[in-house]
Amino acid sequence: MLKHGILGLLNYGSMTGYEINKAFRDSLSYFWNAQTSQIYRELQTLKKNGWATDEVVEQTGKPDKKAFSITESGREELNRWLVEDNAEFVTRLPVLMKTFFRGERSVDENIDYFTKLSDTVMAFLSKLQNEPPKVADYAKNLRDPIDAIYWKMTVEFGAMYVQMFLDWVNKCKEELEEIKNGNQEIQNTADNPDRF
Amino acid sequence: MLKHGILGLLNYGSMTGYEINKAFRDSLSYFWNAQTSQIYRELQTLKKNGWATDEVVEQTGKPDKKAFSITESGREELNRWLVEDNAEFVTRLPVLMKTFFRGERSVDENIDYFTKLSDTVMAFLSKLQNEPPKVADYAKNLRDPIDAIYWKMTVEFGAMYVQMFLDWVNKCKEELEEIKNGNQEIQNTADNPDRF
DNA sequence: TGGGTCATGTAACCTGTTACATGATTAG
DNA sequence: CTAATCATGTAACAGGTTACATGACCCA
Repeated sequence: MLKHGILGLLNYGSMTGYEINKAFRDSLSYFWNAQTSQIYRELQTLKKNGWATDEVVEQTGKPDKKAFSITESGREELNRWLVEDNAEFVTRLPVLMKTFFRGERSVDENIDYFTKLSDTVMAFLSKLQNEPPKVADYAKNLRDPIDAIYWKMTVEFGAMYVQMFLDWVNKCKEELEEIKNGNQEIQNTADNPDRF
Repeated sequence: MLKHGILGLLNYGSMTGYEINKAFRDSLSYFWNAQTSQIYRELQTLKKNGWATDEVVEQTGKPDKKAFSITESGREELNRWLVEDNAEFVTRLPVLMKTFFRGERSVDENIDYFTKLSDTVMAFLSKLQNEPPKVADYAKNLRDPIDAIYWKMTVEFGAMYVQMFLDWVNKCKEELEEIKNGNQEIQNTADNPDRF
């Protein structure tokens, strides 16, 4: 999977592992966290598959770097992947797994759990709003302005997702607070489990 | 990760691999897809770690089964995991990676891409609305009614997520349709990349 | 006799994470 | 002198996917 992300970046132009790493952090982190070590490993795989070539570039005042370029075969692979249909939109979410089993802990502790989560998400949201995504910088110097449309879509997804997540967390928290304040919802739910 | 999900289920009562598999499909599929083979493998790991024990149960009219039970040490591990803080709410989403690089394909093809996605998500949504999640069935015969609150939260997350996803897909599709109809947005975005 | 459900797995592979490892240059 | 940035990796392990493999019973 990461392979195709790297291939997609190389398709915009030659890049070093270091630059790819930065691109992931700056622009793709809304939906993909790439480990530096994995990036360097996948670059070797791309080369082995004939999807990319590398070239050492000597620099003055900086360490040498290794620039990777996509090959014709790599471009074909990228397109094969883009066209292949595969509409998975549900992924593994550890945070939901932990929520599912929270009946094992006390209501008070779980209120804390959601409060902490809410704080984390809010911090993320305000960071999003204060420092706009760096994809914009890339938009300037790349071949085709149409690319920016799709980049913007993923950023938009990030914003919508985070907002929805925050709404959900707050809703959960409120529900627990109601239960704590002696509301009868627990019993009702137990009596009529079909309601959800 | 799956380990803890299985541990959480065993904590409700003894279960076989087959039953755990069904539970994942019925109730945890909103945020976790577990492979049958992985479930059986992880059960062996739980046993090896002393977190669960197994017992062969002979049945008449059905094949023998192997019931797994959580141990005290397994319950400790479950609680250690539940308490450990870890607030990752962003995960890898292949569908977003594919969207990011869609500049490589034509606008028309990408309209198709979002149309297909939208159909898939709508089908999922209507399935959700027509056949309510089976977690309800489990709610009846399990020890503590409070558990159902947390199960309901994850189902609620699923509903909110799918709805948000659908909104996003439709928004993307509309944006592309506007571009197709000669709207100037592409140029504007290219001139003022800071706008997003 | 054919499809569905019950029931359990192995092997190989691919993908991702964590920990470790090194070293140059530049700006303050 | 020290922190930040530039730059590239390896090794071991953990977690997840795909393909394969088997067989009983029940109902129509």
